[in-house]
Amino acid sequence: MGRQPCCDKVGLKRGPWTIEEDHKLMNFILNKGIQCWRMVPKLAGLLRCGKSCRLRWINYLRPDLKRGCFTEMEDNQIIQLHSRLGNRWSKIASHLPGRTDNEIKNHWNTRIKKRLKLLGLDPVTHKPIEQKETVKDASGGELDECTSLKEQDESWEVKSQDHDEAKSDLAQVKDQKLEQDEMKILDESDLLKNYEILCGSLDVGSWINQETNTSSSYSSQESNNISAGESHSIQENSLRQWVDSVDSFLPWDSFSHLDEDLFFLENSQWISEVATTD
DNA sequence: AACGGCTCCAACCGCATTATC
DNA sequence: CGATAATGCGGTTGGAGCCGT
Repeated sequence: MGRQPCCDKVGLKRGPWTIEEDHKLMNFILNKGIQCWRMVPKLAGLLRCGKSCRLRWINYLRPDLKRGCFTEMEDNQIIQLHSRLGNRWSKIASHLPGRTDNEIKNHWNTRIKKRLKLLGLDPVTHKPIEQKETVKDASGGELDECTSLKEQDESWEVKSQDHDEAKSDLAQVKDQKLEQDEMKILDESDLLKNYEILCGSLDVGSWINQETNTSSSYSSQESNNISAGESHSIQENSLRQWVDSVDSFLPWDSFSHLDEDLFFLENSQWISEVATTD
């Protein structure tokens, strides 16, 4: 006897989510929290399965998501992590604040993989592709793809020489710590940090401050001083107001201009991570 | 302008893992 | 401790949009 499907698919909606559905789901989660994904669609009045709701929340609606292009630093991080962890996208994502496993997976499959091939590296093993395959690539069907990518990846290629040298060192340095679960805790606080910056840049921090009477409601330092329940409650209230305040049709891409700020933040984070390992 | 091929990414599917009874 | 339910995860797909012809 096989497993039962996760949900009764009869009468359930599939495909892209509408803004109305997004609002329903977001409002429900911010009001009630997530107790049981299976019950979420029923209680939120959505004709979706719980799995779909979970995915939508995790990959798109979560307020702490960083959207927009991946920075080169992030690319490098992904490559490093992938060389160590393989296709364990969720593990990789846990080291990249604001990025989802799905997003990283897509990014890997659509961009990084090609770039590694272009650089003569096997995306699976991260080792140089054998000469035979390289020749084939150079003369075969993938030549066009490489050629078309060549221009846009030139800088990447040049930098990769330095990157390759640094790669082994960094890989060694990060070897042990990647396996440590404490990293998750650090990353979670980074998520909150990023979100705080996000709010600050959007000037929505002011109303958060008004609400919580603190300018660091989302900092890890502050959250250490309050119970998990209180923290959760404060976050929910603030997030709820944030969502309410954002225009329904405001595209999330509007946040992309913040990438630069977050890039610097992550640079320093990455460097400090490596430094603390030493 | 129309068409076809390609890219990218949101969403789905099914298996694995974890939690609960 | 086994059975079942719930959740998590990674592979895959569908389709919208882009681009070249």
